[in-house]
Amino acid sequence: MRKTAQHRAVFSGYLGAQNLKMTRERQTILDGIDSLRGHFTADDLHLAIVRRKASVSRATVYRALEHLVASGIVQKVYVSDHDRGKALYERAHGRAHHEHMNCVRCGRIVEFSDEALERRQEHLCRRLGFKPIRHSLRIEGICRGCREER
Amino acid sequence: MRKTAQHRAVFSGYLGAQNLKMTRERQTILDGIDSLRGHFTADDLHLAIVRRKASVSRATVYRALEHLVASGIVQKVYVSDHDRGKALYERAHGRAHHEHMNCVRCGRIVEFSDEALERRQEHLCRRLGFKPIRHSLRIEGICRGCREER
DNA sequence: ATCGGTGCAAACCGTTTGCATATGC
DNA sequence: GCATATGCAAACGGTTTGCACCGAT
Repeated sequence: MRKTAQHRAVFSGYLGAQNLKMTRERQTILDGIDSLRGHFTADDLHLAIVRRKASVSRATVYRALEHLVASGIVQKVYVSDHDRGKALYERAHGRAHHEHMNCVRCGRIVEFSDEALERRQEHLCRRLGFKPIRHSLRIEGICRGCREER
Repeated sequence: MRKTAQHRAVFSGYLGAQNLKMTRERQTILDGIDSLRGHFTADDLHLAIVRRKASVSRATVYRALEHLVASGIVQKVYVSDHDRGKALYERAHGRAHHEHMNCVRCGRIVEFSDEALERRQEHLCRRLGFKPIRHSLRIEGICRGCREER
């Protein structure tokens, strides 16, 4: 099953369960998301859609993004203030969980994940009686490339 | 030395080094910060100042906040979308580093810190050639209180 | 005296929303 | 057919900024 089709199935399922409708616009937005790599803003998404000669209003993109987050297809991501004021998203469905390192010099984002880190967090949550749902770790610093430059 | 005086010294030092001036307004804002507990928005701070019968414009508060972050006296904090759209700050100078758990039910924020977690992050950074400057971990979930309620 | 700081009000800009119309189911 | 979606443009709201005046060094 292709990734696009997977997303469509997940989203349709979510929409149906909420008595919401799978419209042409929502399909278009879903396709737009599949055409993007890495992190994107609502406007990046809108632009990608327009470039593909499809047509959906910004308002609809914003409204769809809400449902896309709720359905787990995309997630908001909190990396740096580089894109000041704009919310950043990334695909989530079908991707492994990961954290972000963010280079404050060049803005590059390095994704990583670590079992031990996850386990330790779970341990800490258990100890504090906190039931974790999701988490995000952001490390800001200087990436390898920028360090070697000097 | 009292906490307030410490902040003043740090801020003055920072300002001087940048050829900036320590004004009455900046003193007032510093005092306002010392009067606050926990996380606050720019407006919380402005309100706290006004309540103390001092007077500084919002614009000046925003402008000062920039320098306060740069000087390490306060830091931006990324917890939940509860305060949608507003930036959150917390005192940083003189406080131990910590992470946040955020209850999605009641909004409560639990602060914690863990040596092992820090070490593991450093290890991962080293492995990836990334030089860490700062980091923040946010865990969203259900806090003990909310779990026991049901 | 000079350069930065402040207050005010307007501008900014990402996001949200009211409303009239259109469309899944 | 009815409830939900969409597009448009206006509203929102936190933050930033231009400008004229003020004040620290």
